[in-house]
Amino acid sequence: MPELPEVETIRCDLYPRVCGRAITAVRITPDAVPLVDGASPAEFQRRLKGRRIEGLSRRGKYLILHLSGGLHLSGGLHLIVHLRMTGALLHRDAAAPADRYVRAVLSLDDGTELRYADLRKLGRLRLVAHPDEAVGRLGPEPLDARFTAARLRQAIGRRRAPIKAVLLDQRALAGLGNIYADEALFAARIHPQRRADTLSEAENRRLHRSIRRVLRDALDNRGASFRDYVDGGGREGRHQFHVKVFRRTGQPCYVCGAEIERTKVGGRSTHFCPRCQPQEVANGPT
DNA sequence: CTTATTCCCTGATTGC
DNA sequence: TGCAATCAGGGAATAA
Repeated sequence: MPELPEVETIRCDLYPRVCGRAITAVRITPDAVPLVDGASPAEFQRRLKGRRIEGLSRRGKYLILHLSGGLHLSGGLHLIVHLRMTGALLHRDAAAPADRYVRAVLSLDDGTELRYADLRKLGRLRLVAHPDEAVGRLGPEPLDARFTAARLRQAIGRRRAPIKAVLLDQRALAGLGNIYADEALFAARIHPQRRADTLSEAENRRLHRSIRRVLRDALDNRGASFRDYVDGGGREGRHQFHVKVFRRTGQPCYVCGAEIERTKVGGRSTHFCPRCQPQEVANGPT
């Protein structure tokens, strides 16, 4: 499940390989129709062919390919890719062995290709004139220098939902998914069910630091491959070996030895340490 | 504005 | 051992 660290790893892999390349051909398999948002596959192909990839950026969990106008193509265009659960964007030689579940292929002018693979077909490919059409409503980037503890407090606002639900809300904060929401709350020693608007100033600061630390560490490990995630070269990440609570139900907490528990918050499976992340706020000043 | 629920999709896992 | 039901979860859509 690609979240911010996974998508950023893919972006770093692909950036030097695809920037400057022109798209010479586009192929979309018939079963990929629902993946192509807002345009027919034929229209999608026609609008992409001949464009040059001028840049590759990331916003939250979205990858953005910045495309040029070709010789007789006018106006900027952006290909927005969201991998959702099982999407992958693979850069391969055109002659490389087939990958499973490939739904779309962009052939490039150096004999390589970008393959979009997606087992469950939950991902989305979308062409827009301005990236904000797709990512304009996203909250702040947690690894941006401008993301301070005050900005986190602002993102939480007066929301009364469980803090984990707010962390998963991309309009509050961009890029966290189920893995890193659980990991950040554990690192901050905050129960996932805590009502978001009741966090103390100290808890808010801990959560801010924890979110950034957890995402940084995951990025250093090239993302977490629990099931389907692979990077831009088809390789797995290593961060699944470093998580503290995610999918560790029944195993001992590395900090206190208590059994990691699993519940549901906002319809998502949620993992936490009942001793390190107590439901009740401790009495007294901290 | 808020929060909760359903749906999409298919391979892996669980239950009987 | 087999087969059906359930689970996984990001985000859009919908309901309240």
